[in-house]
Parts: sequence; structure tokens; C-alpha cells
Amino acid sequence: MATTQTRPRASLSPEQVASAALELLDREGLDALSMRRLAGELGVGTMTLYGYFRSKDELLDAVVDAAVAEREPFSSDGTWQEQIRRLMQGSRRNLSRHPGLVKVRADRPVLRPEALRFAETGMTILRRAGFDRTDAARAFRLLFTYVFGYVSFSPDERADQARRDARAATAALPPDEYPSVHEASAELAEAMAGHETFDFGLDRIIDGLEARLRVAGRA
Amino acid sequence: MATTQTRPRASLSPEQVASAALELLDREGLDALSMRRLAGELGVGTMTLYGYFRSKDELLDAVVDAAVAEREPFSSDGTWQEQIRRLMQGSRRNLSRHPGLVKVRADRPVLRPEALRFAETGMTILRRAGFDRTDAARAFRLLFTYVFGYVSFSPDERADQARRDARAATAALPPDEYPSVHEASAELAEAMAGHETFDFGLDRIIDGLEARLRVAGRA
DNA sequence: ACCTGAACACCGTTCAAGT
DNA sequence: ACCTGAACACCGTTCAAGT
Repeated sequence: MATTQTRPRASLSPEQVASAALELLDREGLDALSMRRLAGELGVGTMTLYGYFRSKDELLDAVVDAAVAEREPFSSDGTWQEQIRRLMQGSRRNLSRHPGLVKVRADRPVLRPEALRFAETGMTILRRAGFDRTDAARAFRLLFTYVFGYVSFSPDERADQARRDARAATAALPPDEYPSVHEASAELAEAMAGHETFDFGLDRIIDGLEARLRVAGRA
Repeated sequence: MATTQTRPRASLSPEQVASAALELLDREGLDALSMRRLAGELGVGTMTLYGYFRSKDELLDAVVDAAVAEREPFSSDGTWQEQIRRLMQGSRRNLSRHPGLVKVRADRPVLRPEALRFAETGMTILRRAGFDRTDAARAFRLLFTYVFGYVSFSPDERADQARRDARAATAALPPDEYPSVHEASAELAEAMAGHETFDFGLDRIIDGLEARLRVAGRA
């Protein structure tokens, strides 16, 4: 039989390329994710990747989609406050799974269909809670900003490192020029990362939205 | 007279290099800020810059300091709510003046002495308002996250572009799969940027903190 | 002492050529 | 048709040499 002994050329799919890119991003960070490195890891020539994606930007869009697709299922049990709480905590968990990706997403509008499922779920909860369209849109934007901001500025891998750095930085300040920071040095360091700080902020936001709903309901 | 006709070599200061870098960053964005470009604009060899800063990272730290130093004076008139509101609005204005810098700051802890003046002012207001050290630290972190998150994900130059992109993205979705987003398409687009959306979120956060203070005060 | 060109180990992408 | 090496125009930084 004359079957070909040489395997047919790699013959990747765009999905395989994107998921290899996500894996490389998670493993070695954003700086390591270059077209040359990725092609090397896939065992193909660099320019082969341009057969699947027109540019690195297009590849990054696909990587974002691949990560967002891992989303956990959402159950709409409980009060709107409980639902919003669970949705945002789940979103933070998803984003934290791929810390390198948050920087990528800050560069492009979070408007791909997969990402907008998050908006759809959030807007549905807020509208059912009684917010009008304008308030629901602004409330969603507030929650979105908080979750994405938290993951951008309080990463939870290296949380201990962040606390140590904060402790060292505040300890080095002249106490007379920075009395309030100096006095709360330990508490500020503790609040630099972790889910307690995230939950505290999320609960204050939900309380503030609840107050808004009461005022709007009376009007 | 035998005065030297050739000007003494450029003889820059680190501050001059940092402020030229900030100017280049504002003018052409983060990608344009390379050691080679910057040296070229200053009319010196690339390696000359390494006499002022040991690395590009160290230069970027100095650029952040230069931008933060432009901070507006802060007056402590009014209630704590009014003070927090003014402080955060001022911080957003400062950050918006140098949009390219927000990405830089997401990569490094916001812990330089100049940046911690913002924390000092915020913590002083919150402590005077009656928050204990733990709550004040978490409340400050919430406010910080919101302001930095907002500037990262809702830039206000190209606000109209962001709204148009959002409008196009939501209009392209199947209405039956995305009913809530589709229904509030106009409101979501409007809420993608601008100071109304920022102020709405900030006011909800302040209301939520106020509620917390009432509960803590009763305990 | 102060400055810097050449070199090294990288980038993303175009273009022309290989099978 | 599918894949890719060479080349171009860039990076940050080390090192040795220039004045």
C-alpha cells in the first residue's frame, strides 16, 4: 500500500492557534506571546500564522473570545442583589484565570458577541429589578468598570507580593506628611488585593444601586 | 577671546528627559515612546538616556511622577461626600490628560510617593467621616479602582467613536439572543463614555459608603 | 567623565519564492 | 493551494570604544 508516510502538514485550525496562544499567554505572560514564539511552539513557520489571522490584533481578538467562552453557567435564583453579586464574582473569577488578557482587553472595546453575553445577563437582571433603561445601562457600566478595574489594578496571583510592596512603600513615607496613610499602613496593604476587598466594594456598589432604585421608585 | 563656539553637550537633566517622554507619549501614544525615538527627539544618542535612567522601566516611573505632580490643589470644604466627589473627579481629569499613561500604571503598583498623596487625601477624608481604618482602606480602594478602571475602559477622547462602535456592535446582535442589550442599545452606547456615566457611578458608590457608615455607626 | 556606535537578541509584517 | 525564508523597519540593552 502506498499510503503517505509523511503526515500531512500541520493543518491547524484558527481555534487551535488561538487556544495555543492563550496557553502561552497564561504560561509566560503577554511579552512572551509573539507571532514568532507561537509559531515555534506550534512547529510551523512564523508566516504560516498569517494564513489563519490577518494580523496579531486579529489573533488577540480570537484569544479573548476563547477565554470568554469558558464562562460558567449562570443561574437566576435569588434577589437581583444576589444575582448581580454572583454574576460579578463569576466575572472576576473568569478574568483572574487569564491575568495577561486584561491588558489586551483594555486596548480594545469589550464589544465582541461573546463578551456581550455578560452585558445581556447583567442588563436583564437590572431591568427586572426595576431600573429604567438609562439607569440600567449606567449601573451595568459601573459594575463592569469595577470588575475590570479591580482585576487590572489588584491582581490576585502575587497578592502577597502586592501587600508586601504596599507595606514597604507606605512605611518609607515621612509620617508627618502622610499621617493617614501611615496610620492605616497595615489596612491599606491588606486591601491591596484579595476577594474580601473585592466583595466589600461590590457590596457598597450594590447598596448604592439599591438606594437609587428606592428613590426612582418613589418618583 | 577663546570662548568655545561649540555648545557644551546637551547636558540634560533626568526631569527634562522625563518631561520630553511625557510629551511624546501624549502626542503619539505609548507605542511611539521608545528609547530610540526619544533620544532622537532630544538630539542625543540612544545610549545617552541610560546615563539618566538605568532602564526604560525607571524612565517610565519618572514619567508617571511627572504627570502626577501636575495635580490640582485640593480644598477640604464641604461634607465628606462632596470632598470625595471633588477628589475623584479631579483624579479622573488628571488621568484623562495623559491617557497613554494609564496602561503604564496598570503594569506597576501605584505606590510612588507622589501617587500616594492621592491616597493620603482620600484616607484623611474617609477617616474624618467616621470610617474605621479597615473600612477606610477598603473604601479608598473601591474609589481608586473605579477611577482608574473608568479611565482604562472608558477613555474620554474618542468618546464619540466608542459610542458609535458600541452602537454598531449591539445592532449587529440577534435580538432574540440579546433582548436586554438590544432594547437598551442606545442607552448602553451613551453610557460607554463621558462624565455623566462617571458621575452616576461615583454617586452610587458614595451612597453605598454612606449607608455603610450609618450601619457601622449604630453598631 | 561623559557620551555613543556597533552588535545582539528580539519584534510584526511584506514580498517573493518554494513545494 | 498552501506554506515559508529572507528582508525591512523597528525594539531594549550590553559592551567596548571614542572624545
